[in-house]
Amino acid sequence: MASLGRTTLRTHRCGELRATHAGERVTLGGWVHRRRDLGGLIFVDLRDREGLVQVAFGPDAASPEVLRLAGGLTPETVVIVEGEVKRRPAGQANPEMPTGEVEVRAATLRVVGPAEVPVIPVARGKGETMANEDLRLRHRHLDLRRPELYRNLELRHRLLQRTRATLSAQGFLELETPILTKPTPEGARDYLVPSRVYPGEFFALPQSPQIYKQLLMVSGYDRYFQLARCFRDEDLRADRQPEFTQIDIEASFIGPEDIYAVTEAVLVALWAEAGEAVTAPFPRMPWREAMERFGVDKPDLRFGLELQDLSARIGEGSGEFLRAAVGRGERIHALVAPGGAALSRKDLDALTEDAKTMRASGLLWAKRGPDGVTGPGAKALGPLALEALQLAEGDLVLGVAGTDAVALPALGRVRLETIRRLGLAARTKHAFVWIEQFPLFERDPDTGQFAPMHHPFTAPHPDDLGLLGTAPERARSTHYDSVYNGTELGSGSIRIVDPALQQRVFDWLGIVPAEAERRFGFLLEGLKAGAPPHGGIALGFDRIAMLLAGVDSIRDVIAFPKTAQARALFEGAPTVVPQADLDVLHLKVVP
RNA sequence: GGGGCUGUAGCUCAGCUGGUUAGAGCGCCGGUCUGUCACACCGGAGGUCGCGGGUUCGAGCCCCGUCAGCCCCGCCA
Repeated sequence: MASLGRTTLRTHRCGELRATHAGERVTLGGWVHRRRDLGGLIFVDLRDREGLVQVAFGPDAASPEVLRLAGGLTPETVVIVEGEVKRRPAGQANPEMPTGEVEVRAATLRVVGPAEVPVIPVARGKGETMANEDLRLRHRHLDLRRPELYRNLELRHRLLQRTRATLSAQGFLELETPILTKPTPEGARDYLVPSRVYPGEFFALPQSPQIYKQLLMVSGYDRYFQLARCFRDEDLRADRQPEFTQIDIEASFIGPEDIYAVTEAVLVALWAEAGEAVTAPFPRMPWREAMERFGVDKPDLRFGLELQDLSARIGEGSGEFLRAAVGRGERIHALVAPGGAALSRKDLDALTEDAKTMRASGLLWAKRGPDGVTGPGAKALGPLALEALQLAEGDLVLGVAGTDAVALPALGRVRLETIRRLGLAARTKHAFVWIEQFPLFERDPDTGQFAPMHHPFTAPHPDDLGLLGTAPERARSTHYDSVYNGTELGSGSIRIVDPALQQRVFDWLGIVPAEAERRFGFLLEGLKAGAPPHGGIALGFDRIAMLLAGVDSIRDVIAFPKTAQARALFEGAPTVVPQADLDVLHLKVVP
């Protein structure tokens, strides 16, 4: 069978050769990964995107001229080699290489792409560390030659194709929406693009195709998806880039269950593509429950260590400050870490710092040892609370007092750090969960102003429509999140289609009709034109690729990523531009 | 916007309490070597200690500022 890698200049890719190719004459093109020069015999590991193969240069097959040339090959030089695939001599196979049973006995050698000595190494031996990431990003053309990145980006490709195939098979249309769009001054900061034709006017790059996809529903394209590039000018994290790809889905005449089913089909397919068998449907959990039990809206259900409310057990014999907190209406939450008594004072100090970065006033802790419960938290919690915890010997209890808005997330963070520090084993490998019934609004802690928890087009929960007039802060929404192993994969909702309801929501958000018209007029007009019930979801594709590639940084699944400060080190962007270019755009830079 | 960590040879790092000529491994250059696969062995070259200022008899080390990278909080409808 002809190789998929066959071209006019080569017959195979390096990494595809196997024992079945023995006896074939092949021509390979690749990069010199490493050279081992034994004098009379020279081995070159030749690399391409498929992998490595050992090329042997010896006097039996190669001329003295070829041997001399091979002896001078430097790393990362591109060569074209022609020779015979042979099984390696007995005992010389390399079981660590997929191509390790064979080697190519080179007859001819042509240097087609000489290379300077690379500033960062591409080939890396066992136990050798990589260059620092800033150097790897600056010389990304070299870093991208690493087998790990070939593997990651090939996986990314397959995930993209699998997404398309899965959604197409369910009748979804892949429709593209504009990259040059209208600025939307709420939400994330926009990347702006100045208009040359209209002085002083700007496009924005889309934060997401949200409004466009809703308009497609209005227009009857009842199943839409897009592998959408999105842009947000916000500060970054290990799993956030200023430009990213989301699997954007929207459908009409649906309820949440329909979106769950489609999403589950996509995720099951993507996990299968990565060799992981997972099953749908995924469990559901109300947002309130996730916060109460795990202290986050994206709980990692692979582990226990659930939060407990000890407030009712604070009283006689408890510390004064805890009793005062309860008296103020605050709550005391705690979690028990089995075997957590093994944590050192240093670990506990670090956990306390974690709680404090989440704005908790401190972290209570106590250990149950052979001689009873010890530690500063023991006295503070008091006998009733300790009794309720039912500590076994070796257990650690960690507690935080405060308002739910502070104490729950703080203890949630402590929970994850405790799991990490104890190296606790996961109960399951894959823990998907849908989080639903989010609050419709959240209050800005400073101004008291309502803000949408998701976005202003999220429909209220049908059971809570009555609350909109009486207690909007208690109203739940149709917003749902897809969560996997403590990571948010994506979020979505059923959208508001009733213009009057939409205006009521805007009212609560402090958006007057004129402002709504200015910002979202084209959507509101659409809703008045006959809008079907619709909703959808957006899944963070890069994050999914990161998880399935088993890497810790989103930058490892993106060919040309930006740094945490939103710079492109490889291209050197952003950059200053000549004044003449600014003049054309009617721009002046104010220092 | 805030906090933490990092920056010394091409790469990864060490460099003690501020003290003479800043080290190691890998890589690179030269040499030996026919079964290596992080080849081995012999020899050699290679430094703006991120940058700027300060303290000091003396700074890689201390102080201030600044730049860059990573991580976190805020932020990310």
